[in-house]
Amino acid sequence: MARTKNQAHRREALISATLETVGESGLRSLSLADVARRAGLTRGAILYYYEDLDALLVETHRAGVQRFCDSRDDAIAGISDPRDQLATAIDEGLPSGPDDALMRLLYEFDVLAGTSAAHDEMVEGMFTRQMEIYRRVLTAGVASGVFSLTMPIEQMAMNLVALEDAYGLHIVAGNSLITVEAAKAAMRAAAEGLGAGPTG
Amino acid sequence: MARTKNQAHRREALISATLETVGESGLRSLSLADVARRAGLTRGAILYYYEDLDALLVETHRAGVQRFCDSRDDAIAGISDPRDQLATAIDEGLPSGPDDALMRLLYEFDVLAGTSAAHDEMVEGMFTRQMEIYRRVLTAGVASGVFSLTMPIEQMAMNLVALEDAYGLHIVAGNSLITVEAAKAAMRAAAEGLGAGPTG
Amino acid sequence: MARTKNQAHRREALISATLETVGESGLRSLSLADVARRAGLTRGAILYYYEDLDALLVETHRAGVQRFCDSRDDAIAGISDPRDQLATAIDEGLPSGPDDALMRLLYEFDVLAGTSAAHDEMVEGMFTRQMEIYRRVLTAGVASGVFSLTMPIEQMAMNLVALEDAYGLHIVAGNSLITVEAAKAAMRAAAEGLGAGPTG
Amino acid sequence: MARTKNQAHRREALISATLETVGESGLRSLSLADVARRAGLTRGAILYYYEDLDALLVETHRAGVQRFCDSRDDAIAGISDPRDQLATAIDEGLPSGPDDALMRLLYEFDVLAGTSAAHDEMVEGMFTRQMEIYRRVLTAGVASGVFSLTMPIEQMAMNLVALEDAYGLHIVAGNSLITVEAAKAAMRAAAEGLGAGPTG
DNA sequence: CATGAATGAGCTTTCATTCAT
DNA sequence: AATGAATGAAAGCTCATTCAT
Repeated sequence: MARTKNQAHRREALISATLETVGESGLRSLSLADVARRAGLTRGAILYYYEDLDALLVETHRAGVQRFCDSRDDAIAGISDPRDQLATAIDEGLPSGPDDALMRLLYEFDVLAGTSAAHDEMVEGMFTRQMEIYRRVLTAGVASGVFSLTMPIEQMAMNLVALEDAYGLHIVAGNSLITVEAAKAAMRAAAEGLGAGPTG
Repeated sequence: MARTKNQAHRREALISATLETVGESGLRSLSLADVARRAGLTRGAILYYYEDLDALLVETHRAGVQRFCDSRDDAIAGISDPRDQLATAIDEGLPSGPDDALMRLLYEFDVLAGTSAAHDEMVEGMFTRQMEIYRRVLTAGVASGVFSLTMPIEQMAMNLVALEDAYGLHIVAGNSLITVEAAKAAMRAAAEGLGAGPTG
Repeated sequence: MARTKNQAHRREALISATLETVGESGLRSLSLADVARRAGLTRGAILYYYEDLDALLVETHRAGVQRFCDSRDDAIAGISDPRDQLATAIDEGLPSGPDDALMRLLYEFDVLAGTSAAHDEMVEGMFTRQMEIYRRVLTAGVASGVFSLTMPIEQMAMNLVALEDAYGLHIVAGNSLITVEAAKAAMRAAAEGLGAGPTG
Repeated sequence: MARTKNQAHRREALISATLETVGESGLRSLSLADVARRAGLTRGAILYYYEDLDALLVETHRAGVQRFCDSRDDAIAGISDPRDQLATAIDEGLPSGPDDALMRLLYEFDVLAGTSAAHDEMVEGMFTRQMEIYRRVLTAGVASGVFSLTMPIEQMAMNLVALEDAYGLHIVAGNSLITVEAAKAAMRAAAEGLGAGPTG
């Protein structure tokens, strides 16, 4: 039991180290040595816990998606008005800034995908969870009559996810022409314009 | 003069080779050797023309942006109705499919780009040109009265660029949950819903 | 005593695991981890019982030689006619086929020898036991008058061992030009031609 | 041309270095670094000339077989009497001693060879050339009436190759119970006893 | 203008080994 | 008696880069 706990602990620590490292130097140049250094271990030790650098990356991504989506789910769960839910979903779905390590990992990972079936699955897993959130909020809003969408819920959800992804990516990539605030405002305006806002 | 011409010729050939290579195997694993092989030259020869693999990549990106944006400009230039212009802008702004080498390079580059100032500049350069296109079309539509937007032109353009980027990325990354057609439809629905469509 | 018994038991199990592993993947790539996996133990546990991977290998070889030679001794012990004894010695001395794990270990080991005095000793130990068998059979045949050799018994035995070794090696190495049957036939023909066969 | 010559020269040098290294420390522990050190180059340089450590090994084996078999062919070509040819074939077919680097490589390679098709082919290639030599000599002897074999030429040749292989292996492996001289004597005795010797 | 040769840093991965528990 | 944790050396290999020609 103590063993298992330690294992889990170490694995978490490694995931954190990976996250931090990617946040700092990017996914492309990520190396075992980098992660090891930050975790205060040797390369060998990492490979004791993970079969592969890839395996570590996959777990880190999984953990990242979970952390990202769960925290948003939680944030929304405490809100009753769909309009407030939507505002929160938008706010929580964007990176906090160019240094948001978690979001950076998530987005860089997505782009690097296509290399393997496992990767594709992961990317689609994240997409699916993003869709779910908006779908749920929109459905609630339509049901309660506060939203009257100009397009099917599914399409609307997809558009919101797309906006979220693009703005998230630009922010994380350091595009200085897009600020977090501007992105949020644009998403809110879009949502409202498409019928998911305070109805007259 | 002959020298210069040959130089230019070779450089173009190298850019083409780079583009093709990235289209085939992705940016992440791009190596001098790959490009050299495809160009029928040696690694050394590439470094004769370009300081660096990075330099070649930068030029290739520049050329890619130009090709992408110019061709869209051209497509729109021949159209008079802003509504048709917008439809064309949307259609031309998305990859033709997962194998669209040009778009793949553009998007992978944006995300993977090192964090050098030069890279940032390039990414922003592409963003600026994308903005310009939508800004121009929207401005024309508003001026002629066929569009009545629910938000400022600038914000609207940004949202369209964002949708374009996200869908483009998903398509290029091989996300099987998003088809080119679905992306186009979603973008058109969004544009229309936000006031950039056939006005009643 | 119970301890000792368990020890012996475990050691035998490890030897068996080693034998099986070598039979499957060859000696060259043998690793502690492979053996441990097959034995259902950890690497550490093996090193508890054996100083070294090498030590385990040595014991496995010793056990292999014993098993190989003892079984041949037994087979011959039940036969009275030296001609039949010789035929049996030949038959039992060759691998059953390319997948004969025991013989594979024995031969691969021999080739890898020369690394240490211990190795040399082992190889010679096997050679000595092979010699003994043929020497005994030949001596009996000469004594009883059924063999009339064209050369000294010692030289004849050595030649038979050599033939056995070479054919065994070729078979185990997967040489498709030599079948087990062809090898047996050739050895029998040689024995006979050299005077160790049915005398006219 | 100069280029090509240099290439060939370097490759030969690398093969020699490989041969020497194997002769000294065995095939099992052969590493790029060892060969590089002996050749006075870096590991990278070797990989410039050979795709792979394996590729270098394959070429070295090929060169070794050629050198071994060609020199024996040459030795025999100058002899007219089949009995002398056979004696020479036997003498030339055995290692000069435990330190015969070429023979050591050849034999270790045969046994240790991975189980790839390429390896199998090589091993069989050597076997085939060994067979040819004895087949040719025996055929000549039978034709001229100086040999009257007790078995088919093919079987006889195979037996001689087997003896050669086994004695070669034992010598190279450092088996102190078998000397080069004893091996030669035993092979000659066997050949003679089987009808390939001075006929009465 | 371009090549062929060679380097050397860096990478992932394998593995025997050590050691506290 | 045996494990789990961690190390560290060494391996093969990739690759951008340098340089004489």
